[in-house]
Amino acid sequence: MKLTPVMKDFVVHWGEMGAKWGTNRTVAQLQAFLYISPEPLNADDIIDSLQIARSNVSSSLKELQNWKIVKVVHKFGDRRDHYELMKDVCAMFQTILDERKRREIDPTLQILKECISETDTKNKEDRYSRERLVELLNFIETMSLWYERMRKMSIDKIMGFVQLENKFSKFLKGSK
Amino acid sequence: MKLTPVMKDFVVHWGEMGAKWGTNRTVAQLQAFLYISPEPLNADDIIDSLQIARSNVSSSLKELQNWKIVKVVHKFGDRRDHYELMKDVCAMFQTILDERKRREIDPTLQILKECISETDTKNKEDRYSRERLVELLNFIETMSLWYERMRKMSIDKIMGFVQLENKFSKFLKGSK
DNA sequence: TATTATATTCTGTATAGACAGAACAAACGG
DNA sequence: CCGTTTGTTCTGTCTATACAGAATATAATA
Repeated sequence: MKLTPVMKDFVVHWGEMGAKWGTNRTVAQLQAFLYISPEPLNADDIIDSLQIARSNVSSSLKELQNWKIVKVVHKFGDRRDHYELMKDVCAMFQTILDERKRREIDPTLQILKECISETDTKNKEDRYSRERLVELLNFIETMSLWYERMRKMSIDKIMGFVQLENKFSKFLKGSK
Repeated sequence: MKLTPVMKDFVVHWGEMGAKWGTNRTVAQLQAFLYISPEPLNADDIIDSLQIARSNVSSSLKELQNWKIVKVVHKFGDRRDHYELMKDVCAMFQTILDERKRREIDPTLQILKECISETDTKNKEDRYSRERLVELLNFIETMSLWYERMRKMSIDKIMGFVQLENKFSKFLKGSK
């Protein structure tokens, strides 16, 4: 399977983007390729199209599965594994965010709490640190809570909300 | 200046966190250190406390300045530069998000638009890609718009809104 | 059971990025 | 001016990660 120029562009750019956000290039390229593929792909499709080694395909797919956005499917009469990216863009991003929260934000909150409880209040420096850590904890907790709320809404509701909020902010301005 | 154990914990963890989000460890550590420092710091303070080379301090500070969250200040009678992290946590995160949007999201939108306009509609594969790219573009554009709206709100309003939305979602459930 | 097809894990190499230390540049004080 | 303080840029080394290819495992068919 040969990529069209447009497909290449997209795959390459998405790969670069992924790298900037902390995932590796190949994984992001694979995600992009699966995203624009009408059918689930097998390892050979990917090897041919993206020109990467089988081992790399295998581990990158595993990574995408760890992120819970790719699953294995099968075609009738074909014993090879086929891989399918979560269809709905919105759901996919939500899944990624959920996962990041679980892996990174939640442990950070944990650490912050530990740091705060371990501050030595007799120590002047620590007292200041404590204040600041509490501030940071509050901020991240609020954002987390906010995200939890938001993530229950569908994209349509969010769209609707963007408009609602727009009116609300105009109202606030008017009342000042 | 010697870091207390709590300070070390925080600095180290924040450094690891930064690495996962695409900035380098030292830069993130420096951010953490500046965050809990009551006073603006000079290069020597940082060299002593974080045990890193002068050159590394210099370039890391430059990086933080590029992200627009650190600025140079001066102390009376001291000709060394002192560095100060943006005080308000919320404003700092907003600044970072703004910058990421500007550097990464906006160009991505640009690329997506280009890809879409260059799709060859005679080509079956490209037709499908086009659909999907449009879907992705819409999603990211909506999220961007949403962010633009949100970012005008202060943290207090968002807090308030989290509660408002909570009521709203209960209302929706009730009406089903 | 042997053979082939498929997928995973292991191992060595290559590469990009981080970083220290040196060299350099600029500003200040004597 | 000349030495000293301070900050930046350059250069080489080290390290972590990405990745290819080989080895291995697993499963299917004959």
